[in-house]
Amino acid sequence: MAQLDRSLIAGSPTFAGMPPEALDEILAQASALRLPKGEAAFRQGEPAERFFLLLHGRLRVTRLNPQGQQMVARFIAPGDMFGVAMAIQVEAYPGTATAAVDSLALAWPNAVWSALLARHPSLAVKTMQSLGARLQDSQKRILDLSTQQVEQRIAGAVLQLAQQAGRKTEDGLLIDFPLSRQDLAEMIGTTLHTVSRTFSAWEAIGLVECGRQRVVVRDRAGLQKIAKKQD
Amino acid sequence: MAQLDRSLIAGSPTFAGMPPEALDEILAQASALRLPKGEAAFRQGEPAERFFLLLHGRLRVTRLNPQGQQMVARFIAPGDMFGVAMAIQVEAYPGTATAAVDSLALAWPNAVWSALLARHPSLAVKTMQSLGARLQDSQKRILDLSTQQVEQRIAGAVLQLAQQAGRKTEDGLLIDFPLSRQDLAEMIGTTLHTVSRTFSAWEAIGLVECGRQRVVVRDRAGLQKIAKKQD
DNA sequence: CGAAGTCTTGAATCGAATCAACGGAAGTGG
DNA sequence: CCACTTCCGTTGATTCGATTCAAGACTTCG
Repeated sequence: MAQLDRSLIAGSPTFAGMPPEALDEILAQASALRLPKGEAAFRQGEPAERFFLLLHGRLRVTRLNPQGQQMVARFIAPGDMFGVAMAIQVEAYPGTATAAVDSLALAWPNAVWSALLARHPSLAVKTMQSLGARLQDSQKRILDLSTQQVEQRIAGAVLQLAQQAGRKTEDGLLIDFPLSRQDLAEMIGTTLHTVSRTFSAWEAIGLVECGRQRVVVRDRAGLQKIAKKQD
Repeated sequence: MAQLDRSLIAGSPTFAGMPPEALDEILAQASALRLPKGEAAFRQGEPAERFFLLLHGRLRVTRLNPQGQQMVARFIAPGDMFGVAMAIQVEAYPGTATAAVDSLALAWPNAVWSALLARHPSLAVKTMQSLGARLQDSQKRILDLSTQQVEQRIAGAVLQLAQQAGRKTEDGLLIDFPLSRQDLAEMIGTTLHTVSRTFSAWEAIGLVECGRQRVVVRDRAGLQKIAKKQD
């Protein structure tokens, strides 16, 4: 296997602040996982035997309900841990993680998790905090789904994505990975048709600029106004 | 202050398995908090200065969005920790916890949290797991809100409440605390009118029996069928 | 008893889903 | 390089579930 440098994981909040020897030891147990666009790191329902850290690229996590309808649970950015089923005591992955672009991850067998927890108590605290952040985010999504109209939710989702994956361009803030109307629809619980119509309207008044799997935020303040509107 | 027995907290999963001396020490730093029905343990936005364990009763946690619309985030049962803002690194309580019935809780100042974490590493693991469970639950709610119809969501919520707070009676499974149509509506993102209509229909076919702030599940299998229906 | 809180039910309205058809871009393979 | 297929997006017409509006009944409580 290729040589892995400890700088790969030192930058992740989960491992930040650990002594170099510990990082090297952790790295020694990892294997690299190349994920070409469209490939899955794991699939919903599979026994959860490994956990991961994304080094490069972007993953989309989806969930299917028993009736076969799908939603997008979140996007994973470089530095994020994912598939940490051990931490939440589930035996099967609750969703499917697919590469939205060519990606690179590290993978550890689950057994490593317990050993790490025992050896590095700070890991539990860090994981707790990251779960807390995700919980906060989920609660906010629930509140939005319960109380906001579709247009407001689209605006909120676009703003959030722009914040977490925005790249400054001459035209505005480009969401830096392929994002289809369908993806967005599944993030906020609507249909691609409604997203498409909304984008057409927004484009006409200069709020965004968009194309095939591509979104550029041109007027952030304008979108924020929509996201918060109450009528 | 009244004498607190260690059995009060030993039953909570968070503290299970700790040595008796540790329990006594933890208890020594707690203060008891009586919450008559309708009173709040804390309110959304308040600086989070304490964390809690519910001993007896039931609390309803609500959230307001910036536009003033409210939702019910969860119900807290005896043995649950709540208001653990420290664990998720927020400075203000993200919701309001109100007693749905006369309740009794223990409260600790936040400073105790860090000390406990340092002294008892298992606490971080337990908290991590409980956050994980809540995260799972939130994700499921998001999936339901995104993909299920209102009637299915009502059925799901009623079944969940019956499971976590059901008391067997001659007529069926009574949800053991006052639960208004409005509460249910705010749990699943609909209006009290729709909940009321749905209950009327269900009552007519013998699925449930209900009255003022009162719900009895008579036909669990029937409700499950509705919750899972795809048409 | 009056007042506030809770629930029910009808009628009208509306937002968004569904149904449907088509246009265009990207990838595939000869 | 071009024909072919597949995927993604747009837009109109229609339908439908659920909200909103409205009025009244019942319960509980001070």
